[in-house]
Parts: sequence; C-alpha cells; structure tokens
Amino acid sequence: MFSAHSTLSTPHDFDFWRTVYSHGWCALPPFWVDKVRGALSRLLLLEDGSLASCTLSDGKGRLSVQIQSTAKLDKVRKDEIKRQLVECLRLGEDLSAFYAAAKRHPRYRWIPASGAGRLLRAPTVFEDAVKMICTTNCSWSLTEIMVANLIASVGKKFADGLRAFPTPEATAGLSDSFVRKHVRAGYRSPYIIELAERVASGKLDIESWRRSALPTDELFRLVRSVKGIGDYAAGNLLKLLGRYDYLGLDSWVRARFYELHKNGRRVADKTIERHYSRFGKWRGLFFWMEMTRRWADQKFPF
DNA sequence: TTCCAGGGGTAGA
DNA sequence: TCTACCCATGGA
Repeated sequence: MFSAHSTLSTPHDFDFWRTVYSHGWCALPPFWVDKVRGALSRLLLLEDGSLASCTLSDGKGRLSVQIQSTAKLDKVRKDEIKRQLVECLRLGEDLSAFYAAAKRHPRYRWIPASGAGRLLRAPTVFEDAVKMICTTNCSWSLTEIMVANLIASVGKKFADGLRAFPTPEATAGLSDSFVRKHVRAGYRSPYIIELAERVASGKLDIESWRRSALPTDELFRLVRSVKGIGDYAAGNLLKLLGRYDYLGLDSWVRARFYELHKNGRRVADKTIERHYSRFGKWRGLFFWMEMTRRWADQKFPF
C-alpha cells in the first residue's frame, strides 16, 4: 500500500459540508462520511485499474486529501485522483449566475451566503445513473441495500472489505437472475444490465453527457431514453450533469413542497412546476435548495 | 397482512 | 397525451 497527501483548492463560493450533504449520495458507497474524523471518504478506481482510497477534510480555502493506494502515487496518478475529486465536488462548476439570481430574492439569499448549491456526484455518469435507477419506487434504505450489494458483487477489491463501484463491463457481465438474487434490485435488474451493456459496448457514450453541447431538452430526451429512467430520475440526473431545468419530482419532495407551501395540502405537479418556473434554467436547483433548507440549518457533520 | 417508498414501462384509448 | 395495470423488495 502507498500513501500520500495532497490538497485541492476550492472556489471562493464553495462550502465543503454543504456539498457533501447536498443530497443522499454521500451515504452511498463507495462514498462514506467519517463523522469522527470529520471527513468525506471515497474509493476511486483509476484508469490503470489501481485503487485509491481518499479522505477529504475541510481546510482554509482548500481541502486536505489523504490517499492510500494500491499503486505508487506518482504525479500521473495523483493528478487523476484530483481530477476525479474535482468532478465529484463540482469544483470546476461556475455557479456565479445562480448565486447572482439567488441574491435577487430575499427568500433565497441564504444560499450564496452559506455556499450551498453544489450537488455531490460520482466520478462517472454511469455510477450516478445506476444509483439513480436504484432510488426509484423504493425506500432509501432499499437503495442503500441495492448499491451495497452491487458493489459487493462485482466491485474491485481494495482492503478492509472496501470495493470500488463496478465498471460497466463488470456489470454487463451479470445475469438477470444474479442481479435479482444478490443485488435485490427486482424488476430494475434488466434496466441496470441493459444500461451497463450499452455503455460497455460503446453504443451509449454516457460519459460525454457532462460535457454535452446539446440543448437541455434534447439531453433530457437522451437521458430519458435509458430504460428505467423516467421523469424523476432524468430530472435529477440532469442536475448532476450541471443542468437544472427540471425538478425531478418524487414522493419525498412533493410532501416537502406541500408542507412548505400548501399547509400539507396536496396539489398537482403542474402547480409545483409553475411555482418555480420564474427561476428559469436554475429552477431545479432553487427547488432542491428550498426542499433541503433545513439541512443547511444543522451543524455539520451530522 | 397491507401499504407504500426519493417510479417507470407498456398497452390501449 | 392520458390512464390503468403491472412490476420486486423491504420496512412500517
């Protein structure tokens, strides 16, 4: 095992814990939060097949990164590790227009003031897409079970029982019956396998989505064409691609909207969409920020 | 036992 | 475009 230390510089409007706890992803392996050390950890799979366990903690204007790796940590590997972490924490994403818009609304000034807005994502679109499928029509606890089981089934081994997120190639090699029996993904199993097969075969260049020049509605239709990804999953996956034009409604946020705006009374989805339409291309992010505002009032890490 | 979770696909109107 | 029906799983 090889060890190294590195640092990541962060944008002036970045807040580490608000990014870590921006949604549930930090609780899904191979991310995990070490509350004792006050750190976010992540096991990365590098291009050469080596593995790197990274522990990130907040510093002054930069992040401290402790790395343990199966391969010597030369400059090439350290640079790749940094690139992957920058992707995860959205350190290269310019949210200044979003913050400027939020400052124009007194109700939302807390967002730029607190550094909220960056949504944690995986190093790869494939991982985000599989996980998003695993959030559909089930409880969050079942999502955690499915993701953990998938990793335990075909994730590359590191140490201490840790495994990387499976590659499309490894996932594509699983049978439907195996995924049903061991991942417990139920009817989602063929969707996960089909997605993995399309990505592994090169028929679907899913990793290009983050740098796509397509208009958002066209990208939405492309994402939506993946079996198992509907309006909810596509809307939320788009947020992880840096597009915030869709709300991605589910039972959890609907209940939260009813509670915040309608005294608990149910309303149609169109009413929710109309409510946020004034925020234009940022509406999905304004929406998510408002739904999760109470998280921002808590002391991190919680 | 029944219901429902951070829904989605499909067939038929 | 809209609606009914079906789909695995686990927790309450």
